[in-house]
Amino acid sequence: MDMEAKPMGARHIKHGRPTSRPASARERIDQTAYELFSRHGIRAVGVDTISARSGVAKMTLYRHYPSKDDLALTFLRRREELWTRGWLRREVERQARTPGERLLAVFDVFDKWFRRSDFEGCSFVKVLLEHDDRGHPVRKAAEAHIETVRAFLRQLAADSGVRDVDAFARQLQIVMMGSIVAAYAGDRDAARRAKELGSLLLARAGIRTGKRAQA
Amino acid sequence: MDMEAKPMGARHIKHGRPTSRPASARERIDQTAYELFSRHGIRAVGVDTISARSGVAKMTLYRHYPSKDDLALTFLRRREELWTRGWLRREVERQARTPGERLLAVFDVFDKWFRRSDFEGCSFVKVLLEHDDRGHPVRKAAEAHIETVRAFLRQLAADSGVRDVDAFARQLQIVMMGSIVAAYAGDRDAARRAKELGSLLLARAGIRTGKRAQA
DNA sequence: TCGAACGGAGACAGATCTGTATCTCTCGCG
DNA sequence: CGCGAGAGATACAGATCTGTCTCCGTTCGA
Repeated sequence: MDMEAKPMGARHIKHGRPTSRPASARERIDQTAYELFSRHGIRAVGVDTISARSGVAKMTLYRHYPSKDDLALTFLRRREELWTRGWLRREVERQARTPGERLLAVFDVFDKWFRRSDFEGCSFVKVLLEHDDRGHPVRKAAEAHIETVRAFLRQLAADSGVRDVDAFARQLQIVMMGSIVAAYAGDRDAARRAKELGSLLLARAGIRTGKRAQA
Repeated sequence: MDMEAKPMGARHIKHGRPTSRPASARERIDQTAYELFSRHGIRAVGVDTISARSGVAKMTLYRHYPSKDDLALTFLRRREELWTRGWLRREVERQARTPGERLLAVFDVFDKWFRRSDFEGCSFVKVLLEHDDRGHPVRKAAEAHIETVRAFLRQLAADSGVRDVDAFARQLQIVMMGSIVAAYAGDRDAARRAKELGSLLLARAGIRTGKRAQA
């Protein structure tokens, strides 16, 4: 797959002030694992590749993480922190004020995501689908992170005065996940189509978006 | 993963008439590959496992298929024949008469599917997500098969008098794929929730289902 | 009855995978 | 100064992966 070599370590600051420290081995591992796992999935990326790309010796890696699965779990936690909390949630809350508007703003944020040239799909869904064993801790973690996203939707739904909050959130998440797969399959306009579905859902629940329920 | 051994060949009819022939090596390969690939994905199943489970020697397998990718392509074709054509399409057309009813019947069929104890998700989506290289023939084949499912939806939509047939089919497919992922993540009622979304979509398009647009 | 085609069995090559063991260097800190 | 912790480099074990090679048995039609 041509992703060995090119270590990202070894960039010790030669002189200058320590504005950015050399980055500890653990940080370099986490960062590299995040990049490779989110782009290629977990099964497709070997520990050797992570070691080579991060510039961290394999033994050092195994001193920090007892197994690749542990590294995968850490990756999923990082994904939740960077993607769910630091990006999706933040962007949605930045772009819209009322809970109703925010429920639809999800798809505007998705639209920008889908059009990125480095769009790599949803890691939670990817990891979920690549583990068929229902009891595997990595799969259960992926399910838990999907549930965390849904909790965010539930909160917005509750603030909007929706009756059955859980059912509403689950339906909106079906549309979200479906649009991600559609975008991955090549439909660049998947977010726009999904937003229409979201509008129908909001209209039926009687939520005011303040924007004159557009198509 | 504990799936070696137990060959399914070697069941030559001892006496009796040739009501069912010994099953050629190629058929046994295809059948076994179908079972294992659809349950576990392509990456997770090795050629050795297929050889052992089918009772076909590995060399015989490679005489029929020059590479594992070719076997994967054949698997996807078989999946389209058995799943898309022989199951989804057949069941939908059996359960409902008018095109409008059939568009919704998709989710009744999905409901039975999701509740099966051996529900293994959608192979097309699984295979799509496990290949990050957009140019890989297996990934492109998976996309093509997803497109075939959408063609079926387009046909039903056209027969229902929908205005923008392609947009409608794409939106319905977003709901379908989203519900499959939700079911895979543990939501047993994903099909019922998806059917409500479908109803909203049909109602907006002005399609009569004859069944008094239920929730 | 002979021979070609099909297919089974098993070893093998070479790559890659997870995980371990060993040796060395460097750096911070008492 | 000296020491111990952290980390790099490297080789290795053992499993598994795709794909190849050789030998042999069976079957079936000319």
